[in-house]
Amino acid sequence: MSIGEVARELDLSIDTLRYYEKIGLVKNINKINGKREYTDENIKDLKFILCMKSAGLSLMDIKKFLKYYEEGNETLDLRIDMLKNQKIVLEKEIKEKQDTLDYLNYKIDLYKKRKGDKE
Amino acid sequence: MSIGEVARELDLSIDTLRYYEKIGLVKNINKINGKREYTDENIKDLKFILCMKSAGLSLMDIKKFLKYYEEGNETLDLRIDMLKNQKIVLEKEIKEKQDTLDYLNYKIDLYKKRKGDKE
DNA sequence: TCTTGACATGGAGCAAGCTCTAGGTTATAT
DNA sequence: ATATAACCTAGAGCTTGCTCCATGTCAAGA
Repeated sequence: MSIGEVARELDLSIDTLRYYEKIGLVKNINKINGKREYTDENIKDLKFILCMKSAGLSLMDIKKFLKYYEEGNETLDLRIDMLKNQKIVLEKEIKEKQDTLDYLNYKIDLYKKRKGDKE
Repeated sequence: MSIGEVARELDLSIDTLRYYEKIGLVKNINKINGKREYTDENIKDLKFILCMKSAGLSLMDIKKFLKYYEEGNETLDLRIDMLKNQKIVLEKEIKEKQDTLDYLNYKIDLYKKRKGDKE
């Protein structure tokens, strides 16, 4: 798959894909005639990166995460722990966002009520 | 309240407090002998700003919101719209994080199953 | 053959949100 | 009287995560 195809598929810019490679976030991308050819494995890695990104991790944190992943080759337990830790982080973030959402709802209600009073 | 006290109280840096003032986000801060003296009103404003920030609004959006606030009741609808838009953003983020959480659970299950096979 | 389009590179530029620096003032404690 | 701490200003610098630019290569179609 060419870089343009991947960009379209994953809804990223070509520049972003090259940037991710430049900072060492995505690795092992083959080049044919100097042009990048993304394998299914590369795509899988990218999807994982996007997933982690949507969880609110910085690119550097994702990179660290992937490094641990590589290092954890022998032990499934380590990987399970990492995923579980990530799960805890995510759950905390979801809760925080939910709280903020509640606050917004409260504020919106307040405004609406006030609007009603004035009418 | 001095700037240092406010910084400690709200867990912000002194530089951040001055920065917020510089960009016009916080206003009406008195100076005694050239030194800032924050009133309860100033603190209230700052707390509100932090609240909006935690809802994911940019500083410029918060500034816009406060401007509407100053303009009074005519802008109630505009403010409600802003909050509602932010609500949509937040809801989308929560959904994304929930999806990621599901993915992590799936991954963890996968690893556990594999571990079970080996044992 | 010439043009077009998709790719390549290195490096600059950008927006947000701080953070730090240099140099100066002021209040208080010793 | 002087040292220290907490403040002041203007403005430069930093980090993240892209995004854009200039310039160049390469394969395929008219």
